[in-house]
This record gives sequence, structure tokens and C-alpha cells, in this order.
Amino acid sequence: MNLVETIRENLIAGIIADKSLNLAREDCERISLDAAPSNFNNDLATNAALILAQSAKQAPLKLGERIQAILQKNPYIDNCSLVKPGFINIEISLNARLAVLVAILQQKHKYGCQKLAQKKIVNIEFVSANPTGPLHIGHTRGAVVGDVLANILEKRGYKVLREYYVNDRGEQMSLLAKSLHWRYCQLFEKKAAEKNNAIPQGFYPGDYLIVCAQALKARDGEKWLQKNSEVWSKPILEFARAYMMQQISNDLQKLGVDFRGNFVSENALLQSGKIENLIKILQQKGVAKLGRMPPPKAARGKEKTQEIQKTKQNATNANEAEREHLLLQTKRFGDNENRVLRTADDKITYFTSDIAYHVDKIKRGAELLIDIFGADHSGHAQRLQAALLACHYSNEVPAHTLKVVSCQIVRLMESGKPMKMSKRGGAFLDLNTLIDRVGKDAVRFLMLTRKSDAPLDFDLDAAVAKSHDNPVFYVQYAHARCHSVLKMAQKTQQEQKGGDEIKSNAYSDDSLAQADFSKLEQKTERALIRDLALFPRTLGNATKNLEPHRLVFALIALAAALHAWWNEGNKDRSRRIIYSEDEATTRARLALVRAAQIVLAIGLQICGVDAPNEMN
RNA sequence: GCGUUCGUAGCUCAACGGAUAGAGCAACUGCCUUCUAAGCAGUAGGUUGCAGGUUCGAGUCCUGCCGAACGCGCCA
Repeated sequence: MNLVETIRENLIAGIIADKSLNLAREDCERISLDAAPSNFNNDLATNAALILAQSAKQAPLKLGERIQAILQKNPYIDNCSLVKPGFINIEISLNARLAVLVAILQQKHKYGCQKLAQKKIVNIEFVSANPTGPLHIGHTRGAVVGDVLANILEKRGYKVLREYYVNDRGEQMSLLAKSLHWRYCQLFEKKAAEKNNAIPQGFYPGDYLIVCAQALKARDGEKWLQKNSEVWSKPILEFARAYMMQQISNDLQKLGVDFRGNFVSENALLQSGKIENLIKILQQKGVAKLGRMPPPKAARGKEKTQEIQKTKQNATNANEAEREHLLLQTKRFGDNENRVLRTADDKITYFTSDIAYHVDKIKRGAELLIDIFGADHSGHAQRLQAALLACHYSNEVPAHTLKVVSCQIVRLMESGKPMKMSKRGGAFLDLNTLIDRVGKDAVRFLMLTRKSDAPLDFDLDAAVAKSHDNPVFYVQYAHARCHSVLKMAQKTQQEQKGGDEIKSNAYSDDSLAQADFSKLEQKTERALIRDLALFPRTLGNATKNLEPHRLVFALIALAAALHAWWNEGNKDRSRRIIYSEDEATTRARLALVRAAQIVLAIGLQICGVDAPNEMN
């Protein structure tokens, strides 16, 4: 039972059935049913008359009268009023409120779920941080957004596969192996401390590599001290990979993110031959050809350009501009440059393996791909879309299966000031430390308090504050209050009944579902019920737009509605939830509290945040 | 220079193309003999960066400026 969706469907059916309007289902898609603005004394509002005016060739206010008549027939609606531009405000009936509360009390954690006729398979890829160091706050946002989005999609009837793509080959990994080997050799130097500052240019500088090197030494002793990198590079790279992935996996676990073992190795993909195979197909279809690349264009970052050119000169003596690479013709598919698939010296680029990975995800059955990217990957996302169009052109995959959610940067704040983040000094705050400091719940919830494509300030002090300006606390407190009053009610009930009554709970969910809901006529009570009724719609919107923050804002609003209602008991004893002089009213109010608690718990669970029974 | 994203109250931010643009913080005024005041109610605070356009209707879509972040490798 989803009240809002039921009313909407009923309305659309009524409109289509009215032959004189001559409207079809397609015309009705944009019809919405939302919370009515608070200045109107109503529950819901619809824009139907405004949306349909054009197709029906009638003025909104005139058409509104017909729609109003259709709505009036609905037993879930008491009154509706047509106002100014063409909105119709709706007052829902006692029946409707009863239906909402009973649905929640019966369905419990399944409230808000949607069953799709055919489960759509979604592959959601997130984090995918290079295994070259521990996760930090930048990765955390993507981790939480991806995980919660996956939870929401599961609620809404999708079959969701979470994946982490491990970039375990290429230049960065070689560099990691070299850095680790250097650290490892340092462990055997007598004057290690003095040399500690002289980390070779470009090597990974973090202290975590010292710990990693110690682990290597503990396992293998002096085995890799030799200079010949031919001997140590492979085993050390493998050790580093395994070590780092273990750390990352532990940190994710601590954050409550579980990939259920779906870590897909880039190296394994390469070994499988799938990448070469794709290249072959792209060549056959004529979208991959040999060609030269123009020099880098960055005009703004002159220094960076010079740096890149310098690196290249060091890397090879060949004249770069003259070499022919295998290029994907992404220009034909919306990119502003063609991109290198395989270099002249036969190296597969990151770009190529990522394309093959995405094609592979589709071939493994995914009907929709979602990538959660950091802001620094926005350029890559565009190229990837163009590349997938090229694959579509080559009959490899369907078009437009990839949706990219881009997460902007997170700034760590301390007492209102940005924290200095220096990777070089190894002093940056890693995820593990962050969770130790503010807790998993705060990290997760606060990461969702902005829409993903806006930058986020994460304030370490606000995260642990026990007040209204800390949304985690505010929502968890609302849940705890619900539990508190229900517990209190049961306690007084038992005392009155005098102990060992066999039927355990007079306030069980089933029992509360029988309450007399006509007792819930106060404005604050009706507002709360309305919010509960709109909850499934919030999940639907979050799904449609791939925006998990919508859920979080709805939870904050729900908590506010609960706190507001609760406080009315401060002024007027008869408005307390437990009102000893009126058992029927008490039961009805407890049913509402319980329903609110259930919905808060569902929302928190989706966010991966605890729903505590007590605050302490 | 090119691309992506952002620009909303003093601060931090909401608002599937909808109504009189909403919350929290900070400021001011009230509410505890309590089911948790770790909360609530109220006052004040706005030309949604600027200028055009699209339409019944624009903070939202389009174009051009201004400002900020990120990216622009044959790294990942």
C-alpha cells in the first residue's frame, strides 16, 4: 500500500476514462502528487490541471473542475479545492490516514519497497580507489553515496551488484612497488632515520608504506634486498596489492560498506584477453585506427604541461609527436579529441581497460551501469560515454546504459576552519582515523547531507555535536524518543495489569493497527501522517534522480515533524502521547509513534546508520 | 584557451519546470512539576551573481557575460 501512488494512479485512470477529455497515459506522466504548501491547510497537492491544460486544450482552471470531480470520488480524499494557477489541494480522508498507518504497522521494514514486474539488473561501481594507499575522506563520500544508492535501488525492486574496480596494473602500481621496495631496503639501513627525508622524487611518500614494508620483511626477511628489479618487481607488486586491498577492505567494512567480494581486477581482465578482443573488434569496425596525438594543450597550467613533457622526455628518447598510437575515434562520438587505446610501445592505457571493463559489465548481464566518480574524473566520464557510444556503434553494447554520478570534493573542517591536508607529510586524515574520531554513523549520514555534485564541508566538531545542527543526532534522537515513549507505555500498562498477564504486549503492532485513528485530528498529527505517506515517493524520487540526499532530507523533516508533535505535550498535558485519561487516544497516538519509528528506522537503515533506542 | 560542476538570507545549505523561494547556525522573544528541553514555538533576515531568451509558469531549461572549484597524459 502506497497511498500517494495509489491516489495518483487512480487519478490518472479517471482522467483517461473520461472520454470527453481525450487524454492518454503519455499525457499524464508529468502529473505529480506532493505535499501541499504549509500555508494551505491541506495534505497533498497536484499539478494535474496545469500539466494537462495544453493537451486537453482547456484553460487550467476549467479543466481543474473536471479533475476535481474525479478526485472527489476517491474514498481516500475528503475535500479538494482548486486554486489560482490551477493547482488542486487535497485533504485526505480518515480512511487514507488509517490505510497509511496500518500499512506501515503491517509491512514494517518493507514499507516503501517496490516490486518491479521484472527485476532490472543494475551494476553500481564505486570507490575503485587505486590500491596505492589507504582510503581517505575524498573516497569516503563516493563510498557512502554508492552504497546508499545501492540500498535505495534494492528497496525499489532492482537487482543490484556492487563492484569495486581494482586498478592493479600499470604505471601507478609499478611506482607503488618501487616505493615499497625502497622503504623495505630502508629497514635494513642503519642510518634509516636520517635518510627518511630523502624519499626519491615521485615515490609514494606515506608512512603507511613503512608498515607495509615491515610486514614484507616479517614474511620474507632479506629475500628482496638485491638491486635487480627483474627479480623483485613482480612479487613485491603482488604483496603491495594484497596488503593495500586488505587495508581498504577493512576500512570499508568499518564504514559499513560491503562489496560482498566483488572486487574486479584490472590485471585479471587483461589476462583474460577481453581487452585485446575488444580492441580487435573496434579496429574491425573502423572506430580504432593508428594515428598521431597532438601535444598536450593545457595552457593554463604551464608548469604542469612542462612537467608532463619533461617526464615524457625522460621516459623515452623517441620523438613523441612522430609515433603512431592506436586511437579510438571518440571525436566521432562527442569527445573533443581521439584517445589512445594502445601506445606505440604497446602499452594498454587505463582508458582502454576501463572501456573493456564497462563492456564486460554489460555482457555479464547488467542492464544499467552506474559509476560513482570523484570530481577529478569528470573528464574521464565524458570520454567513457563517448567510448561506449563507439562500442554501441560496433554492435557490442546497447546505447546509453551508463549513468555517472559525480561527487564533488569534501573539505575537512575543524572549528569552522579548513584543515590542511598534506599527503606529502603523511599527515592526512585517513578513513580509519576519521571513523575512530566521529563514528561510522556521523561519517555516513553527513556525507549524504549535500547533493553529490555540490562540494561538501565536513566539520569534525559538528559531527559529534549533540544538538539540532547535527542532523545525525537529530534524527537518531527522534527514533530514540519513539522507543522511549513506547517502552514507557508498556511499562505503565504492565503495572496496571498487575504483572504476569500472559498476552505479552497490549501495544503490539497488530494491536496498535486496530486503534481508533479518528483520534488523530491535530494539525501536527496529520502533518506527521502525511510525511509518512510521502516516504515511498521520496524513495522513488531518489531512485529516479540517483540522488540519495533526498532520503536524508526527508528523514530530517520527518524527525522535525515528530519533535514538533512531541513538544505539544509540554504545553498541554492532554496532548501528550500517553494520556492516561483517554486510553483510545493513547492507543492511536502510540500507533502513530510506532509508525514513525518504523519509517525512521527504515530510512536510517538504508543510510547504513544505526537507529538507537537510547541516546547516551 | 577548452570541458564539467557550482553561484539562493550574515554563515552552511534545501527546493522531480510549479503556488507567497524553505531549513539549520548566529541574533532577539517565549515554553521544563516532563513520555528524554540533546527538544519546541515565534520575530527578524531575499532583486536566487548579471543580462537576455524559451512558456500558462524559471532558482531550475537555452544563450552571453562575471566569479569559484575540479579536470584537460602516451598516469590511474
